Amino acid sequence: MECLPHLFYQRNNVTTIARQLIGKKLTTVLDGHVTSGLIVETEAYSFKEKGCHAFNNKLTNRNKVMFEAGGVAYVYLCYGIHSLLNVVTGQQGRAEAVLIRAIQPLAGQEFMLHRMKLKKLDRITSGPGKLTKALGITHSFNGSSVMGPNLFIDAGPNPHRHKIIATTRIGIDYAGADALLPWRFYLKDNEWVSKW
DNA sequence: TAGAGGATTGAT
DNA sequence: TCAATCCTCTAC
Repeated sequence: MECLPHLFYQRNNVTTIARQLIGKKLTTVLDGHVTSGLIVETEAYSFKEKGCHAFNNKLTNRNKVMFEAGGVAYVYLCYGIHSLLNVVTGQQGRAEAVLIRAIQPLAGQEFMLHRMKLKKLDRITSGPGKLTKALGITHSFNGSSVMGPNLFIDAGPNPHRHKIIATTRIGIDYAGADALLPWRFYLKDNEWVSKW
């Protein structure tokens, strides 16, 4: 399966890309261990709104990866505990990214369980902090390409006919009116979505 | 340089 | 409802 190309990410429309990433396949290959899952939930973030780390084009040491050209990973530590994975989009200098919030496991489930120290697959990748742990994604991925060799996204199975719901994003009440933007996308009726 | 807070999660 | 946990950013 071929990776999505640079051009997919380097469009200046982050909500369109967030919607189109639903149903795609996210894979990591680490030390020969392949783990992958179907992306079932995303959120879009843009410099134009307060929910974004790079609101108003504010450049910091943490968010500088967001200003790179689309197609790289922006991974940061949340609440001191969880690594969250974003895919940077847009052209260079345009700070936009898509947060991957949930996946449905497709391959390497046994190794995901090992990483999570769990015995049941039950919803182990239903949340942004959980899927990164299951796939072995840490801060060391920050700035690395999502077109391989360790991390990549391809079209996945059944690329057509996904019913996608658009709704408000989670956990950004501090963003005021911007918290009401319908920039969260998920696959309808999918049990791996983090929250309905 | 100190202090506050966070794009979460799981247990109570 | 709340604690875990630590990096980042802001203010001084």
